Amino acid sequence: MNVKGLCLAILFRGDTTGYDIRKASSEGDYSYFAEASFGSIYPALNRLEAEELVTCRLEPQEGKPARKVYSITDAGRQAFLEELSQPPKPDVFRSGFLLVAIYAKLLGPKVIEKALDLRLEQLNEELNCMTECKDKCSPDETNYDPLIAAAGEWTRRYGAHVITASIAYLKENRAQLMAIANGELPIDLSGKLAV
Amino acid sequence: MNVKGLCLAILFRGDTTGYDIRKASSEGDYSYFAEASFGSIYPALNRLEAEELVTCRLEPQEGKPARKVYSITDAGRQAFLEELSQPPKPDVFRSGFLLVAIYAKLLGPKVIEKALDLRLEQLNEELNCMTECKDKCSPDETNYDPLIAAAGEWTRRYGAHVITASIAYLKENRAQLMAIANGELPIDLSGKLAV
DNA sequence: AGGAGCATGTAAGCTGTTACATGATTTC
DNA sequence: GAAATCATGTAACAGCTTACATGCTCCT
Repeated sequence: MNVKGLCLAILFRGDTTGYDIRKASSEGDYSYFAEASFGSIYPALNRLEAEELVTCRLEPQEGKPARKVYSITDAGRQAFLEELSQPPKPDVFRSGFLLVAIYAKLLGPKVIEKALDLRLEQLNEELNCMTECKDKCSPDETNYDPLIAAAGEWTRRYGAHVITASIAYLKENRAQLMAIANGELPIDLSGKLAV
Repeated sequence: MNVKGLCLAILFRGDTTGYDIRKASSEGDYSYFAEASFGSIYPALNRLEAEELVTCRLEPQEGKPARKVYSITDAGRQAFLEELSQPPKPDVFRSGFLLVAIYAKLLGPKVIEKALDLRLEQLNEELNCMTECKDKCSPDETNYDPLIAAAGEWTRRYGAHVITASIAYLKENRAQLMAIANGELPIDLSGKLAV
């Protein structure tokens, strides 16, 4: 999804600012859909306003620049749902960790150990985000809808299940990968891959 | 990883052409690390050659343009492993499916059904790639190394495990998501997220 | 006869990032 | 006193995709 779609998706659940859109996309939930920086979000919001898919109101603050709070319009909602109804692009998984793992022998135990720790840390953070940040994927309380909340809950449970499986496998098999990095051969290559 | 790194990664396991690098990155294994089109691969290979990280030999063919077969140099190997030794960027997962799932109620059962089927199909394809395309992540037979093959095997087993967990969850819980899309409420929202 | 696959390459254009500019407030 | 957070925005640049150009072979 592009930055415009990302903004609409986040505005769908409630009014917010460009600043907070960036936070949701790079740190919070919604980091599973797209990531964007200020340099792309602010221009995108201006374009969306010109196309009347969002509106904007100024909220002055003391000492800080006025917050520009955006709201999605009906046309915006419609455009967003229409885009979502198209067959989605295949999900994307890009793993720096897997690439490092493939070259375990050449990179050596120090690099592999660090990569394993980092990946486990990242997975635990993601799991936290899934289990603790409840309701972040559902709209704010003013327009709470139990069905939309349920869909968010379903999605988080799904994510949590996959992440948990990933963590478990990593913990159980990290010794094997470390052995390879150390120049030992712990895996029987003759057998079929047993899932 | 950028296109140059992708080319080096693929050339690391054996000589090949720009055409085949694109195939490996968009269809085969290595699609887990980066994807690239001809428009970026060919210029990248030229730049790599200018930097003497790869060499190139022409293999004439009848009726077709001569294949430009690239080989990685020692400097290329060194540059690649050095890049890999840096702390890797966090793994990225971008899911069009999860986004659709969150808006299940608003998109309706038809869209959700199609998205579920598509996602399951994609996951099964990925699993196939993991289990059937054995040895694709290891170098060709001329410079076979059991430790490098073992690392590839470890990586594929890891991938297969996670994909299997994902498929199992989707199959078990698709009825729940369909219920939400149909306007029913099958999930107890009062309880904590149970993994 | 038409389309897919093989094989390379260029040019225009889109999208997004990085770095900068501004400036007050809060935290260490 | 320095750094982080809040809050917006612009300009230069990097990187990549899309579309095109070329042309032969194999399959249906």
